[in-house]
Amino acid sequence: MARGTTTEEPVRQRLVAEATRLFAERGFESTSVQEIVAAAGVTKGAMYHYFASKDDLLHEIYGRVLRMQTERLTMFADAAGPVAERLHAAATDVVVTTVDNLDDSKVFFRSMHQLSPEVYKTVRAERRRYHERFRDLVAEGQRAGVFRDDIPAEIVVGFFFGSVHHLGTWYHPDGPLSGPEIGRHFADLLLRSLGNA
Amino acid sequence: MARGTTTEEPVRQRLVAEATRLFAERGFESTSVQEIVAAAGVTKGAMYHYFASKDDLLHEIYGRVLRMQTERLTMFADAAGPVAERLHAAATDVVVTTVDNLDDSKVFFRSMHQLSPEVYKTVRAERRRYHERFRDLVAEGQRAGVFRDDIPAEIVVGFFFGSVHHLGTWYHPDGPLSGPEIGRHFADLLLRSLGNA
DNA sequence: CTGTCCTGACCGACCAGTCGGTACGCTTGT
DNA sequence: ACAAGCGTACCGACTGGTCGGTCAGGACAG
Repeated sequence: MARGTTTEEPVRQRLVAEATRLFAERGFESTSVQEIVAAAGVTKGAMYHYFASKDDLLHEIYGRVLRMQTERLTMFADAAGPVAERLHAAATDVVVTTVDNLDDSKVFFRSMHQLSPEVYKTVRAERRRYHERFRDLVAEGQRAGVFRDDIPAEIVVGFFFGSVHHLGTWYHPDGPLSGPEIGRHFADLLLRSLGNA
Repeated sequence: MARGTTTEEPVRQRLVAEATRLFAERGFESTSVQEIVAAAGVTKGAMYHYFASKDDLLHEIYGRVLRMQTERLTMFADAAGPVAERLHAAATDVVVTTVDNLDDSKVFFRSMHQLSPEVYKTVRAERRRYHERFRDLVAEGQRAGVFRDDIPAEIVVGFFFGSVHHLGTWYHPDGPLSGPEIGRHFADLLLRSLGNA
């Protein structure tokens, strides 16, 4: 650990955390490597010891978010119980975790196009798999006759995730609504728009 | 008109058009002024003759989009007829115009934070007024008992416009669905999630 | 002595914006 | 009729500064 500088948290994690915060605040292109390392209390050399490039740092952020969301969705989708309940739970959860990690969400949808072409493709593919898993849940309910099927499941998923991704532009933690409240409302809206009753 | 160069379209309009295309493709910060003027077939001097700065060019794009959308919403909202029909028509229209101007939409939600603080505030305020007009339409239906009122109109509007703004990330004009088709589906989803029947 | 972690000066590329100058048509005085 | 004067449109080399990334080496643990 070389010289005991300031914090106990490992340098690598501090760099990712500060980068996330700054990218969310100013955007990827408007944040210099110098600002990131200054915020983390190290120098450029340290950053380039752990990451190959500024892009690599961004890639790390995407990887973390995708891993977590995919894991959680799988958990909810593969649970027992009626499909409507599983979908409602999964929808609520994605909203709550998005609100709990708003900075990640802001970076995700604002800076995706700054990734290098290959990394961009990888991220898109993983994101696509995630959407497909969600879509299958909707389609399952449609086949079972629980959901209306006059609107393609693909559209429904695009509609719902658009709403979720945009939370970063208007949701404020100090506002009148908590994450779980927003989650319940969003899940209600989704389920209701699919409702057959 | 000075020297007859190449195209007939005025230089100013060509600059805005090419800037929109490039900003949508690469993002504001990753597009150099040099690239914009090269695409428009002029030089930097010409651009700085018409615009005060690169930011000013971005501002112009926002102004154009906001003016058009506000105007159209007012038209649909102030029309005659039941509130459910007016809301459906307005919702369909905003989707169709978004799809018809996808580049504008991409620039809008990806590069907003690159505007100077004052301009940013102005744009946010105008955007806010737009949302409020839409929210009032929802609230009107709720008061009239046509829409369910157990979810705040504010949330419903945030939900719907999230979906619309995110069209830019996944809608493709060559895909299987046309703008009006997406518009109808989106408006159906909105109305259905508000449905009382 | 060796590998890991980290420093900070430095480099070449690039970028937004500037500025002195040019081309050309419209107005005005004679 | 004509030239002088002027304003608008545009050119493109240049500048001051910033940025991502490099590198030679120092400090410390095992």
